[in-house]
Amino acid sequence: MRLSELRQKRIFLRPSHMNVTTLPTGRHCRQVSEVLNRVGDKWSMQVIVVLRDQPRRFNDLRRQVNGISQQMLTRTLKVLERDGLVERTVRTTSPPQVDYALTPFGHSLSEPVRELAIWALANLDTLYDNRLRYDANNEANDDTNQA
Amino acid sequence: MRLSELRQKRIFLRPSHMNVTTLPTGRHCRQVSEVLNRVGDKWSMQVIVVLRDQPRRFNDLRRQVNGISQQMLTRTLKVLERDGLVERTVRTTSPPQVDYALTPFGHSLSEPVRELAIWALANLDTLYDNRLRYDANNEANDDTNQA
DNA sequence: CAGCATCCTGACTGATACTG
DNA sequence: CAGTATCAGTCAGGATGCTG
Repeated sequence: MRLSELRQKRIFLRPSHMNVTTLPTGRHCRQVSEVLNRVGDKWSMQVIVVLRDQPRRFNDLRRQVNGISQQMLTRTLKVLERDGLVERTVRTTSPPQVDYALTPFGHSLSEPVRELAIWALANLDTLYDNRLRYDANNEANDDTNQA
Repeated sequence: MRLSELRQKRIFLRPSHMNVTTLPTGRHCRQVSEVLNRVGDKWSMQVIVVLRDQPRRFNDLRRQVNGISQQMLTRTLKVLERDGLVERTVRTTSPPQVDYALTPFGHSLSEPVRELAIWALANLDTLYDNRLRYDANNEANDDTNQA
């Protein structure tokens, strides 16, 4: 187990029926950061997105999520299951068979993630351009500094 | 420098003028993951949110972002600046003074992040409840297994 | 097929000391 | 004030081998 300790066992944050009309600031950020760290890791998002289409078995899932190791898929799925985002169904057939599917809770998360995904697809090239420009300027400055 | 290598110097992904009507799948995930990893680290989000209110100076910013070390604030700001999300303005006064502000690009990112933030605030308690229930079941199973 | 246990590398992060 | 440099600890993640 572990994986980021899997902690926060006893932590209850403020109730959800609060006003959320503006972008949260201050201590709210920690809660948002929590979710971002949760879904922002290397694999969770991809697993969620793949499962959004349809339930899948373990190795099927593994083939869909390109580059994931067997261990990390196991870990990721376990955490997602712990958080109630993914449901695990074991069929006791001759070769054991396990199905993974998004829960309604998981689907609800996939919506705001979708918003971010749209931003990403629309602006990632701009972001890379910015990096190139920044690096170009930096190298130029380095050159002039060395000259 | 470095910080996740600060690489991807030569990477050009597919153009942004693609159809984005459904939740992206497959290889698109990598791009989304890229953004999530970008904004999903421990501090970037909080810095963006704090700067969303108003521009701030270095130590002012540091006081707003609770718990961040001076080094990590420096690093985070540098990466955000590199990505064109934050603008750095140096005033050559007697004690040097540096202002940080969100660029329009940064503001555009803060919108989808806001969607996720709203989800987080509304559902984080559910998520923790799910964890508690999962852990409770697990411990119960452990007990029965040991008995 | 599905999953656990172990070892190992590297990235993130903090703490501390030092510079212009 | 606004950083840079260095040391050190923790942890995500990959690779491999083994179980039921």
